[in-house]
Amino acid sequence: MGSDHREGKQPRHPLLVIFGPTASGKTALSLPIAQKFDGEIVNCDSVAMVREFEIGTAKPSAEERARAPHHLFDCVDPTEYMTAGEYARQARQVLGEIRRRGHLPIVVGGTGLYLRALLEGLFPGPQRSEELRERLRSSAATRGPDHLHRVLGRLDRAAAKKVHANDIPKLIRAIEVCLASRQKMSDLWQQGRDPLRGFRILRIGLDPDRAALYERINQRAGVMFETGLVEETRRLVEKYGAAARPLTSLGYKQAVQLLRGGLNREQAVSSAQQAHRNYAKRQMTWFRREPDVVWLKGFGDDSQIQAEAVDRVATSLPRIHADEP
RNA sequence: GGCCAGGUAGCUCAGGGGUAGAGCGCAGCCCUGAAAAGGCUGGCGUCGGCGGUUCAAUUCCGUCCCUGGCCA
Repeated sequence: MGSDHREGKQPRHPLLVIFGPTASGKTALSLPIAQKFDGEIVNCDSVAMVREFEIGTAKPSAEERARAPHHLFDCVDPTEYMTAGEYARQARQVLGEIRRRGHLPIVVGGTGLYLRALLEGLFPGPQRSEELRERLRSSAATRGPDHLHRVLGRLDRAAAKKVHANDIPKLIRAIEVCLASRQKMSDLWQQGRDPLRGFRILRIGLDPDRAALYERINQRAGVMFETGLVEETRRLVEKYGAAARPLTSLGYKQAVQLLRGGLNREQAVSSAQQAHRNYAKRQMTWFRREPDVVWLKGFGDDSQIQAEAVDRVATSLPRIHADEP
């Protein structure tokens, strides 16, 4: 009976993943599916994990969360930070628990790196070191823009070829990996990733018309300002100051600029809208590379799209469940 | 009506006798523990219209139109 489970001892459990650009209706799509298939939602939006960041993150409301169990929302303190590796660990644990309950895990979100870390894993690298990063950042500031790239070239020539000299965050990470592990990052890459095992994954991607999406983003970003984003930001600034890192994220960044007087309200709103649009575009570039995606060309709150999605899940579930005892 | 400053890429503007650039937008792409971050690539567009000077004008001259400011 278990003869075809040669890879793992556990039968493979279904896993639904819903992604798409910001404002494409991921939440709206996830709820009816969760209700129909005994699903539990697992968040994959980096900033939605942070407590007290509410209006700018478009987290599901209390009523929405009442419709199905939700996980990995509000699990990070505003002054802490999440990382892709930490996310993958936590999410995998949650996935295991949902499987034990016999429910359908539904990963929902738009943070491409976290999703990849969860599904495909990361290379076995060291965690980050704030002190080292601070040193690298300041030496980059004083010694010029090419400095970090030269440093990486000395530590790991192959890695330096893959990271552009202007891409400071990636240069810093690569140098950090080399120094902390005393190995070349390119060698660590050779060791491969640690992909998620034991699940059969169904990926549903939302791909709404670009112009309509931008329209919706503009609208939603405007509403965030109308419904208290600036006030929420003011409270966060007073309580945490710069220690709350997500204050630099979409919408919050512009609200901070407004509070400091660098932008007037109209400028802040349009700057936030712009930032959201740019982000949505980058998200789509990322998601297009995902393998085996069922693409739905519309918004997740569209009832036709929902019906289509339910249909796709329903038809793949029997096959998915075939492995179960 | 007069004077002045302008009319150059979707937007904001730089430039200048040999048919033109930047930033942003837009589009495509990259991404291995800050990722709602960061980075890469892509620019022929009647250089406001019409005349003139010139081997050659978007660049000089004239004229007209439009915009802004000042003066009547």
